[in-house]
Amino acid sequence: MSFTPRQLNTLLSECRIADRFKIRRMIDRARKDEKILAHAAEKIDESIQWVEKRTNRDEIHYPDLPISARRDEITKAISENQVVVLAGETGSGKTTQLPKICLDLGLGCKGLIGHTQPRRLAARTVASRIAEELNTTLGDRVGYQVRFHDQVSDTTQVKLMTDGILLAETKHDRFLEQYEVLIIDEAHERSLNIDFLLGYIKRILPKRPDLKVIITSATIDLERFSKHFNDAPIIEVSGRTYPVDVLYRPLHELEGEDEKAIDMQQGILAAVEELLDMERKQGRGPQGDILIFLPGESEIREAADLLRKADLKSVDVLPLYARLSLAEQNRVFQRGKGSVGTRIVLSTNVAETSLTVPGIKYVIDTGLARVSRYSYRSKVQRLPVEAISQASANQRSGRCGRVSEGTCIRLFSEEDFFSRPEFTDAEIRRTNLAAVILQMLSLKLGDISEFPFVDPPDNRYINDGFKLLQELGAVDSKRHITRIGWQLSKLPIDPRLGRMVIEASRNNCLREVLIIVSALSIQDPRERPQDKRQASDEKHRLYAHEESDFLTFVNLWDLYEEQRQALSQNQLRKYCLKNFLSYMRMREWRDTHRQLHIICKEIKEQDSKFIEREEPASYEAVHRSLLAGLLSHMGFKQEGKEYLGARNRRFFLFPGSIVYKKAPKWVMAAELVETSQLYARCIAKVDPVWAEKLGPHLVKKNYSEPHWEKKRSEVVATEH
DNA sequence: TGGGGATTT
Repeated sequence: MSFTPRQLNTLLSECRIADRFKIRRMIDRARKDEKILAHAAEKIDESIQWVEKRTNRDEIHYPDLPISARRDEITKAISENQVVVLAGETGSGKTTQLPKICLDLGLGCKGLIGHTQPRRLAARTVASRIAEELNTTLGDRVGYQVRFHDQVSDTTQVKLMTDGILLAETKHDRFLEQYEVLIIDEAHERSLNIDFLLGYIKRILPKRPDLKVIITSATIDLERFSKHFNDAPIIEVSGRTYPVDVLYRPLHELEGEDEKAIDMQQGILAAVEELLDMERKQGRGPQGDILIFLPGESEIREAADLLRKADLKSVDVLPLYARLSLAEQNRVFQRGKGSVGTRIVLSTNVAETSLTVPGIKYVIDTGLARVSRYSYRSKVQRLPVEAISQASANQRSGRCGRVSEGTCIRLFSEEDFFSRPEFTDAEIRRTNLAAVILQMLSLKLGDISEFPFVDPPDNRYINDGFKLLQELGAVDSKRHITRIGWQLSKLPIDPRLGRMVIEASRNNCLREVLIIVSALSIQDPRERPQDKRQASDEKHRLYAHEESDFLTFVNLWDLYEEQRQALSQNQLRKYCLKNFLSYMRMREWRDTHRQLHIICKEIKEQDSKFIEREEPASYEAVHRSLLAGLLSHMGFKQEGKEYLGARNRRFFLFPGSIVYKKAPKWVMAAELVETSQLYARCIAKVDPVWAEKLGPHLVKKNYSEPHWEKKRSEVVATEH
């Protein structure tokens, strides 16, 4: 049998999307060579079989959810438009039912239905819920991929993943041809990943007319998404929620002429009493639990003390924040057998997005949150306590309307509420952009100021990001990516950390630095429960290094490896418990380390200077390598506890560090974050000469590089 | 003497 190129080309539309380009090129190049055309025909046949194998005609059932009633309308919008914006609050069923609606449309055969979530846990749980509703096992028709876990097979039609995974895939699948549909969920969270993806997708749409995109969001700033995608239609689905009564109880009360201020803590207590009173008057007994939003750990602790001391009958006070151990967090999610009264959960922003506290009937909102903001002027990351946006306050109050009618007390006035910004600033507007810029350079996305971001970052932030990349040697003075830059872009870690790895390969201390860098890119595995601070500190001191928080990580790693090889998994868990270590985070540390190790081997194959040796390295070799990523985080001791750093920054050592007591003359820090003061966290004693040795190729070229004048023995920052 | 929350080829 022989085929004409034209016959073959018409068959292409039946093929798997990811195969089409390759086969089309084969046909074009074949001209009339029958052998090649026959080969192309074979490939087409294989591809069509792949599609048919996935075509499933099982009837899909929809549970009774608000979105199910709107199925026809949604189906129509998806078939008629390339991009659809779907808004719906929690309980609308959008996350679980949308992929099923796509399947019903016959999508998911010629390519995957890709569905992104901001968090790994969500990707996994959503995947198993959809698999269950489709009566299939996880990894078959419905799969998921998150960092370290891949449960996707040849038969997978719906793939749940974190948005970070999809972003990473753009590196080897430029036009995301694996996918027939992309669902970007929780777009309103506007994380760096989501904003980058929304820009990237907008760019590839003209080249992928067969791709369907659905942006889903809470009912927040919908027109913005619609406008970004050429006025894509918006469909709003109601959530299954109950009305929430919002009461304003400002801390500043006007009494005649005088303004009387109440302390936030007293305001919280008064609000709790008001809610409990209300229940008592209704005489129906406890109706549900109270969730209180506060900005941080210290405020939570203070409020917890106050509420426990107050004479409240049968209440259970439970703090909730991310640094809490799993056991402590579980108290919030599992109601103990003996508990009968009202639970009062005191929480940071974790409960606004990442976690759902069950059984909440009342919310008390201080209207405050700690927000990370990077200042391009002082080149410092800050964590100020700020008034939250209207959208954020509404998200918080929405947390009490999920089981029945709820009541939310806001500890600020209605006037205050309406004077606040409508939406929370997107992360891209308040963060250092070095990592984003490096990714864009390695993807060859062209001029960053031309990239179609939903919220384009300020030019000053872009310039500042380039400056850091220059300091790291990742770009040259013309802003072109260097060899180091290419290597950094392969490492899934912060560019500063990546720079340490590259330097370490040249200083023969990759073993130590890989351990350190993987520790720095996860959450600290050491636990410090509030009621066992002394006990945990004692255990943590066992492997502490007196001059370096970094080498403390290496000591812990070595100690743990010994235990891990000697003990069973169960014994290892007990070991963690006894030594105040988080078993999960220790595993995360090892997984990260393994991943980085594999990538280093790949880099080594292309770079003969990249050396890996197993002998223990010296203090100097390790810290010189770390310093390559932390040049602007050095400091020289001043009077008292103060240090002078680059750009005349004055900072203090974080008191939790072992190095704090020694207070060495010269230090470097993994992080400088301004809270009540500018604190250096994760620190080590260094010799300033190391920076000079490292410096020559960096120091002179750079804008604000600190250099060290020995005679004056002080840090001088230069600006050209 | 003290710091919100996520994520990655």
